[in-house]
Amino acid sequence: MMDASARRAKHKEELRRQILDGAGEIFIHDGYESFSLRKLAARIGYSPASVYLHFKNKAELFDCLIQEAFLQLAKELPPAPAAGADPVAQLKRGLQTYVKFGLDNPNHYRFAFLLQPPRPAQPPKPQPAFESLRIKVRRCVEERRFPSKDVETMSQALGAAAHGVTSWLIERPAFPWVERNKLIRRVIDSAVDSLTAPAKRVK
Amino acid sequence: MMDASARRAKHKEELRRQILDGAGEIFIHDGYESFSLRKLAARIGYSPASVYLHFKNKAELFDCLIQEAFLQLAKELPPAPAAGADPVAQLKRGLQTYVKFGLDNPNHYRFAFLLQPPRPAQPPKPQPAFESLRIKVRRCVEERRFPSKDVETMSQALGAAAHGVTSWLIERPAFPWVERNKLIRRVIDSAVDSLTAPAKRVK
Amino acid sequence: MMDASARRAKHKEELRRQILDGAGEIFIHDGYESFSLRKLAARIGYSPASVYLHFKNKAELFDCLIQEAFLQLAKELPPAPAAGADPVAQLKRGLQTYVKFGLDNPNHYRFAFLLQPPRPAQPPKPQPAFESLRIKVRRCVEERRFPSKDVETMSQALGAAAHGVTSWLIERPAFPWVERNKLIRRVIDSAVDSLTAPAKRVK
Amino acid sequence: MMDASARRAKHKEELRRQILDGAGEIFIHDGYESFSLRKLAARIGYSPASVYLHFKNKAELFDCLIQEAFLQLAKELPPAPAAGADPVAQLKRGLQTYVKFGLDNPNHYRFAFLLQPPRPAQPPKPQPAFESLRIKVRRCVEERRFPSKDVETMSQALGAAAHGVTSWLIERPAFPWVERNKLIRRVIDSAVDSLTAPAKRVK
DNA sequence: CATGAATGAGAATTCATTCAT
DNA sequence: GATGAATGAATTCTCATTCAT
Repeated sequence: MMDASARRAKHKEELRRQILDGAGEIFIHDGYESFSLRKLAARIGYSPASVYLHFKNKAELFDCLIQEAFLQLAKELPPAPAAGADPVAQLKRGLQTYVKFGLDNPNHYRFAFLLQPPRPAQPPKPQPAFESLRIKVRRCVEERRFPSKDVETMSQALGAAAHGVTSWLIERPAFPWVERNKLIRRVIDSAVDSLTAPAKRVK
Repeated sequence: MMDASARRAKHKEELRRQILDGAGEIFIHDGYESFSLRKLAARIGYSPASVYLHFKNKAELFDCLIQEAFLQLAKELPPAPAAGADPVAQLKRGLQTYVKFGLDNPNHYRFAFLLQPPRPAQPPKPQPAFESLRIKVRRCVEERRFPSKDVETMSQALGAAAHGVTSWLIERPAFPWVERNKLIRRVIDSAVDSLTAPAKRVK
Repeated sequence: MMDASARRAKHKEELRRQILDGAGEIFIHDGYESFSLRKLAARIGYSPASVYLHFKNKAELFDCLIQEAFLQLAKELPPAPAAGADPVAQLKRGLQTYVKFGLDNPNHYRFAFLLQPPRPAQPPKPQPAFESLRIKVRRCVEERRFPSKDVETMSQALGAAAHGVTSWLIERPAFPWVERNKLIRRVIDSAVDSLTAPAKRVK
Repeated sequence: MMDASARRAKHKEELRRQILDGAGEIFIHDGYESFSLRKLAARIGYSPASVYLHFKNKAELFDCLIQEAFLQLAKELPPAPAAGADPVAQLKRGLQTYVKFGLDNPNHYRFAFLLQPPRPAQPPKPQPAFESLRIKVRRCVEERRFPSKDVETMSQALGAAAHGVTSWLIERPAFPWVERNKLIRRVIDSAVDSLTAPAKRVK
C-alpha cells in the first residue's frame, strides 16, 4: 500500500503539533522572553535545526501560534446566537465562554491577547471574538433590553471587563482569589446587568 | 565636615535615579525584550560595569523598577478616604485614579501588573493598591450601600474590571477604541453601580 | 533490448549536466561564496540528497567544474597551429582567444584561474592552455622571429599579461575601462611585439 | 605616572594588529571563504567576542584590511616622480615597485586587488595606485617618449600586465615559474618598451 | 532512482557579568 | 568610584551530509 507517504505526512503533522505545544509550554513555564528555539528543540527531543523543517524561522512559528489561538477561540465561541432566546442571557453566556476559554487555554489566550511580540509587520489581526461580542450586544439593543444604544462603547466595556478577569486569573495564579466561578459571575453580571438599568450618576 | 561623604551619597543617589529612569525609557522606546544593560549604560553615559556598583544584577534592577512602580501607584491613590464623603463616589474615584495612573505611566503599569519577568525568587509583592480598594469597598458595605457583604469578591471583581480596561488600552493602542474617558467611565460605573442594586438573576 | 539501461544512463548524464550548469549559474548570479548545495538543488528542482548520487561531495563537484573549465578552454583554443601561417600572428590570435574565452565564460575562468578553493588535495592540474602557448612561442623562436631563445620566460610573460587583462576586466567590471578590444589588443600587441625587437635596456 | 592608560592604549593597538594580521594569515592559508571570526579568535588566542571590542563586525574588519592594503601600497610607491629623470625609467621603476609590493605583501595585495568580497555597498574605492601610474605615463607622453598619446589606454594596458604577473605569482605558487625577477623584468620591459616604438600591425 | 527527515557542526552576533587597574 | 578588557554562554540560523524508506 502507499501508506508510506501517508505515515510520513502524519508523522510530520504530529511533530508540528509537538513543536507548537512545546513552544506554548515553554512560554508558560519560562516566560516569553526566555523562549528560544534551542530550548524548544531540547524539550521536544529534536535538534534545533529540525524546527526549521517545519517553520521558516522564529517569527513564523510565532505567527502560527497566534493564528492557532484565534482559531481555537473562534471554534469555542457559540457561533450563531439562537433567534428566540433571551439576548441578555446569550450575551452573558458568550462572555462566560470567552473567559472560560482563556482559563482553559491560558497559553492560547496569552498569545492572542497578552503577549506583545516584537514582530514589526504583523498582519492587521482580525478580532472575530470581538465582533461576536458586538453582535450579541447589538441584539440586546435591538430588543430594547439596554436603554443605551451605544453598541460600541458597551461592547468595549464588556470586553474589557471580561479581559480583566481572564488575564488577571491567568497571570497572577498566586493571588488569593475567591472562588473562580463566583468571581467570574460577579464580574460579568455586574458588567451586563448595569447596562439593563438606566445609568445612575453618583458623580 | 561630612560634606565630602554627603556629596558622594547624593551623587550615588542621582546616578541610581539616572539608571532607573534610563531603564524605563528604554522599555518604552525599545520594548521590554530588547532591553539590555549595555544599552542602558550607553544611554546614561556610563560603562556597563558601573551599573553593578548600584545593582547586584539585572534581576535586582528589575525588582527595583517594579517596587518603584508600586510606590508610585501608592502615592497616586487617594490615601485615606475622607470620613464623611459618599463612599461609593470615593470608590469610583479610586478606581478612576488607578486606571488613570496606568495610562499615564504605562511602563510602570506594565512592570507592576503585566510583565511576568523571569525572576526566579521574587518576594511575594505586597498589593497596597488592592488593599486600598478593599478598604473602600468595605466602607460601602459598612454604610449599607451594597446589599452584598462579600467584600473580597466585590473588590476582586472591581479590580479585575479596572485592570481590564487599563491593560487593554495600554497593550492594544492600535484598536479603534471609543473615546477613552467614556469607556473608562462606562466600565467603572457598570462595575460599581450594579453592586448597589439587588443582584438580578437572568441565568 | 538494452533500451532501458541506455535511457537510464542518458538521464543520468543529463542530470549531471543540469547540476553542473546550475552550479555555474549560481556562481554567476549569487557569487562564489554564497553557493550552497541546497540552493543548487532548489534551482534544478531536485532534492539536496540527489546531488550526492552524482557527486561524492561538494569538493568533487568543484573539481568537476574546474575540470570542465579547462576542457572548455582547450576546446576553444586553436588546436594545431597551421604549418605555413605566420607564427607571430598565430601567437597573438591564441592569446586573443584565451582572453576572449575568459570574458565570455567568466565563471569558467574564475574556476580555472582565479579561485583558490579550499580543496585540500587537488590533483596537480594540468595546464593545457599554457602548453598550447609554449608551443606557439616555440614556433616563433624556431622561425627566428624572436631574438631571444628563452621560450619559457617569454611564454610565462605573455601568459601573465593575458591573464592580467582578463582577470582585471572580469573582477573589476565597475572600473572605467577604455574600450575592451582596444585594451586587449594593446596588451597583447605590446607583449608580443616587444619580443620581436632586440631588448632595450633603459635600466 | 599616568602610563597606565598609555600602556592600555598600546596593548589595544597591538591587539588590533594581531587581529588584522591573523585575519590576513587565515585568508592566505585557509582561503577567503573559510574565514570566520571564530577561527580568527582561536588563532590569536582570544575569545570571539573580543574581536568585537575592536571591530563592529566582520564587514568593518574587512574594510579595514582593504584600507590598510591601499595605504601600505600608497606608502610604497615612489610618490613624486623626480623632475629631470628619465620618465620611461621612472615608469618602469613604478611598475616594478607595484609588483614587488604585491609579492612582498601578498595578503595586502589580495585584499586590494583580488578578493571580491560580497559587501553590497562598499564606498567607491579610490585607486591611488592607478592614478600614480597614469601620471608617470602622462609624463612619458609629454616628453615625447611614446608615439601614442592615449594615456588612458596605455596606463590600463601597463596596469593589466603588471597585475597579471603579480597575481599569478601570488596565486599559483606551485607553478614552475622561471626566476621571478627575470619574469617580472620581462613583462614590464615588454609592456613599456613596445610603447616607445611605432606600433606594428602584424594582425 | 529519488527524497524527506534529521542532525552535528559551525556561522555571526549579543549579552550579563567579572576583575584588574 | 569608575571602567576597559575580556569572556562564557547564549541567541538565530545555514549548511553539508547521511540514511531509511
